[in-house]
Amino acid sequence: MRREVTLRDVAELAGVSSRTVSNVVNGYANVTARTKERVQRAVDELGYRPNVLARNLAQGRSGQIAVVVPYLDTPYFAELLQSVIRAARISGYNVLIDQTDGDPEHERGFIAHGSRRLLFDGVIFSPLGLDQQALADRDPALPLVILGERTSDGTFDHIGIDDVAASRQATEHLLDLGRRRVAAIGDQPYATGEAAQLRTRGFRQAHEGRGRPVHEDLIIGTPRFNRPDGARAMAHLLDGENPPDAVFCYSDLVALGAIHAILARGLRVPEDVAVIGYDDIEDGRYSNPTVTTISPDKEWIATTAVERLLLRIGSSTPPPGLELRAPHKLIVRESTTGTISRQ
Amino acid sequence: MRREVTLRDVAELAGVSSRTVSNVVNGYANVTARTKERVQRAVDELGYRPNVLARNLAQGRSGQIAVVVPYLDTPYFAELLQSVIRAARISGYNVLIDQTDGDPEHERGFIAHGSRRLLFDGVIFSPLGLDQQALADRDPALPLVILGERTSDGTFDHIGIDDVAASRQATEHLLDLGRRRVAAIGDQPYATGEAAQLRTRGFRQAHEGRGRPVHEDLIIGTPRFNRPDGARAMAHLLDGENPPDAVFCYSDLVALGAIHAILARGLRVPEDVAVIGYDDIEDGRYSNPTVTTISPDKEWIATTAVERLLLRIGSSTPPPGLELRAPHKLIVRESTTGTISRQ
DNA sequence: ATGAAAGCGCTAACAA
DNA sequence: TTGTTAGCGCTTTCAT
Repeated sequence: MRREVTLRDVAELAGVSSRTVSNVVNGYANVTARTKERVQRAVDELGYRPNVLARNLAQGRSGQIAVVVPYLDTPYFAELLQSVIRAARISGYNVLIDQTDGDPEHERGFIAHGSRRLLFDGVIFSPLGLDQQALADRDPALPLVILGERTSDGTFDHIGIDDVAASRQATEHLLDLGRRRVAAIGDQPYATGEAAQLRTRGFRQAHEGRGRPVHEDLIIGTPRFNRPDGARAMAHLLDGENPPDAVFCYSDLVALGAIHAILARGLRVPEDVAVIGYDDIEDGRYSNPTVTTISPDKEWIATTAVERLLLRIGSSTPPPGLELRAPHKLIVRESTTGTISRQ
Repeated sequence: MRREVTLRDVAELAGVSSRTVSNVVNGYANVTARTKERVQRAVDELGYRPNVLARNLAQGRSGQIAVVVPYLDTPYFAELLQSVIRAARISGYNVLIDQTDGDPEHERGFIAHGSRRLLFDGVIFSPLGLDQQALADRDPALPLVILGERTSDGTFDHIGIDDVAASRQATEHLLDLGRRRVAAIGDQPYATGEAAQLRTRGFRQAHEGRGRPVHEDLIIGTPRFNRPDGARAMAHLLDGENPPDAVFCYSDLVALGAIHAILARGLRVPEDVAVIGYDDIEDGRYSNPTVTTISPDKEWIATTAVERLLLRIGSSTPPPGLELRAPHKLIVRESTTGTISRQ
């Protein structure tokens, strides 16, 4: 294979120094129109294209950001990633994606001072297996933006919706429909289950606010927020002594699984059991019945995450870590109000 | 910020040359147990970690592969990517992901001899906007594996299922249920629609094989294979003079959209219209009704793609381009046979 | 505005 | 088995 065309080759042909070629290629100032044109011609003639690897080494940066999520095939993340990639591309960044399966070791590897560290200039991270403590114990020089429920300790930005408020709102919606035995599927009463716990808190607040008792036996935990877990939990509830007449699910996938389980028993949604989800993924807009849900502004989350991360990457002195609240809203569909609301 | 620990620092402390340290760090042979240990101690003491960027430049490779798909939020791709990432990681490769939105220019940029070229050592590519010709016109040195329907020209590997056979099988299933007016949603009668055309061919073959006439007015094109397009096409069919009693959809998303449209009119699935999809995404296993579908072996596709790509990357003389057929099977669910088959 | 030259940190060909 | 050293191709400080 013949040698690649280098900057020096171009410089030689154009009769200038490599410094000047570099200036032209990178669009820096201080180049006469004449030299610029001469260089440009040489570039075209030789078919020169810069070697990214060399540039990376010289600059000490990779031009990549990493986005680390627990599961890629979760529609919520897939939809979010889509927007992140777009936003990053606009700023000239490539996106390295990895999924961790929620494995703490794997997650740690991404924020630790490891050998992969230089592969990306910053990380947008949605942790699942790492608690607050493990998060704090990381490469302090790594620009980091956290998605989901972890509180910022001031050294990174955190972006999420107000989970407590959103969950309260969701639960109130069910209570206001006159439902009396409202269940919750998705609680995770352990260190890494912060997000779930916030939702459970909102669930309780709604009951308090409406002066209704919380049915503790109707709060069900699930290891993950996916369809199978949702179906399993719902089946369990329906097998119980006093099955619920409404369910607040901690994700739309859980809701879809739950609905599947309800219908499988010949019961109706929402007549027998009303179901509300969380995330507003596209599935819920086309399912039968369509799913009432809490809709976070994913576009806002994605663009803000990229924006904040690039700002961090570009700053010599790290900006203070912010707590950012993304907008959200309740979207009412058939799974709580029936076909009446069909548009 | 204090200087990073380099290979030389380690060498100095251990009293050996940097060459030896490099050998130890990379696990090469030819190192005495004693020197090895001495070096290792120095590494630990200084907290040395290799600079990937420098290594990349020196080796002329990036240790990354790119996976390029049209849409990240399509469950089929999300599920596939999941397996690709796992397989790549096992071999020590990072995965750079990008979506092209099917934009031909963008797609070309990934296989062209551009400046990003060195960012990845090879590409797994699912083209949408590029036809066969545009594919051939690329950086010949780029190791490439193509997914989906494009025939290999011998310079890259191509992996896909037998679309014609699978589509024939799907259509036969509908005909064998006694359906007479079988529609097809998803045809794309233009250069970049090869995959769709193969499916249409299988659709026709099934009719021929069963001695039934094809209803040309029931073959509907869609720009994309997503829920909205499926719903729209189905609505169009139902508005027609002779609505179908069965539909072969070119993806599960199309099927889910179609089912949505059918139910929205108060019709029943499968009693009034039987629906079959393609891809076997998780959505179809939990939807109501569950979706009969063609299930390609995604794990096989992903691991084979990575395997073939790495083989290409590792070969000085490129191996011949293979046509690889992934296994597939028909999975019968409620959308064609009703709740009878419910398990 | 442009040139000369010293790195960036690692790998690997060549020697010893 | 280990050391020496010349790159890899670009960026960037310091001169001019």
